Amino acid sequence: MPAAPVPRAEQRRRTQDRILAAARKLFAENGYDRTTIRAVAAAAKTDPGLVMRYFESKEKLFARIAVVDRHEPVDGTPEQVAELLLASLGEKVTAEPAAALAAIRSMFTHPEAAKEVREAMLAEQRQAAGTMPVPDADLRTGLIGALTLGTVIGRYLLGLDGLRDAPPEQITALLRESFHSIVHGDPDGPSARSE
Amino acid sequence: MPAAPVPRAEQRRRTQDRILAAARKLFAENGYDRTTIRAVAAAAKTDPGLVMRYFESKEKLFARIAVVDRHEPVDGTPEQVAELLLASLGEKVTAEPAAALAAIRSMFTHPEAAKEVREAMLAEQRQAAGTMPVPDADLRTGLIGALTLGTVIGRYLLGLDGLRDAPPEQITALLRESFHSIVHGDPDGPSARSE
DNA sequence: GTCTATAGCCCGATAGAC
DNA sequence: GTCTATCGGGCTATAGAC
Repeated sequence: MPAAPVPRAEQRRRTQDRILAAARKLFAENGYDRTTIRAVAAAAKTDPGLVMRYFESKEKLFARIAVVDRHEPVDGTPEQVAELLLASLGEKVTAEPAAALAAIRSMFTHPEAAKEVREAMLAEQRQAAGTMPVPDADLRTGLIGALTLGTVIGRYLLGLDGLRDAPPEQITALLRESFHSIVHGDPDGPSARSE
Repeated sequence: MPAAPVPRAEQRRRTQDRILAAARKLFAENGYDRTTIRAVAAAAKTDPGLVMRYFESKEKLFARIAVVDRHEPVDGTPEQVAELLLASLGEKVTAEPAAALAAIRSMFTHPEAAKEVREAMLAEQRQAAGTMPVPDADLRTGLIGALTLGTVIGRYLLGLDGLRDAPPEQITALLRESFHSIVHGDPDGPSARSE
C-alpha cells in the first residue's frame, strides 16, 4: 500500500504547529530559562535538532510565541475610557491569555520578555493618557495598567483564593468603581480622610 | 607595624555581611537563575568557595535574603480595614522593599520564591477576609493583594511612566477610593452601568 | 529532510593546597 | 580559615550520518 497520503509540506507544517503549541505551553508554565529546547522537542514528539532547524534559536522561538496582544484604540469621555479599560481587563480574565502569560512569566528574568510586556503596557498607557487633559494622567493610566497586570498575575500565575475561580463579571463589577475613580476622580477623592 | 587590628570573628562577620548585601542586590536585579555564586562572590570581593562555606548552598543563601515582611494585624470597621491595607501599600511605595523585590522577581521561575510571596499574600488576605462577613470576602481581599502587588511591580520592576517617580502620597490618594469600594462597596456598585 | 552525536560553555558543588 | 583547581552535569548550537 502507498505510504501516508500527507504531502511533505503539510507534514512539515503540522510538526511546526506542534512545536509552537508545546513551546507556548512550556514557556508559559516554566519561563524562558527553565524551558529547554529538549523539553519542547519531546513535548512536540520531535527532536531538538528539528526545532533549531525550523526556528533558528531558542530566542527566536520564544519571540514567536510570547506576544502580548495590542489593545484596541481607547477614546471618548472619561467615563467611556474607564469602561473601555475595564472591558480590556474583562477580556483578560474571561479567556486565559496563554501567549501573554508566557511573556509575563519570563519578564522578570528575560530582557526580551520584559521589553514585550513593557512596550505593550506603555502603548496602552500613553494612548489612554492622551485622552486625559490632567497633569497626573501618566500616573492614573500607569496605575490602571499595574492593577490590570496584578489581577492577571493573581488569577493565573499565583492562583490567589477567590481570584482564581471568580466569574469574570464579578471581578469587573468589583473593579468598576476603582477604574472610574482612578481615571476621572478628584485627586483628593471624595473619600479622603483627614484623620 | 602590626597587621590589621580587626579580630578574626569580626572580619568574618564583615565578609558575610558583604556577601548578603551583594546577594540581595544581585538576586533582586537578575532573579534566582541568572544570579551565580561566582557573581555574588565577585561583587562581595571574595571567592565562590567562601560563599558556599558560609551559606552551604545557593538555595540557602537565597532563602536568607528573599523574605517578604509579614503584615501587621488588620482589624476594625470596614473603613478602618481599607485604610490599613492602603497604608500597607503606602509603606511599600515609600521605601523600596529590596528583600521582597528579590523574592518577587524570582517568583515566576523559582518555586521557593513563589511560595514565599504566595504565603505572605495569602496570610494577609485571609486575615483581612476574616474581618468581612460577606460571601465574596476572598475575592475582595484577593483583589486588594493583586492591586498592591501590581503597583509594586509597576513602580519598581517595570518602572512605568508616572508610577516610577510619583510621590507615595499621590499614589495612595488615587487608590484610596478604590480600596474603600473594593473592601466595603456594594457589589453592584453605585457606578454600575446597565448599558 | 530527519535525526544522532558531540563540541563548547557555564554552572553548583567539592576536595584539598596553603 | 581562605582560596584554587576541578568534577560532573545541563544547556544551546552545530556538524555530519542516514
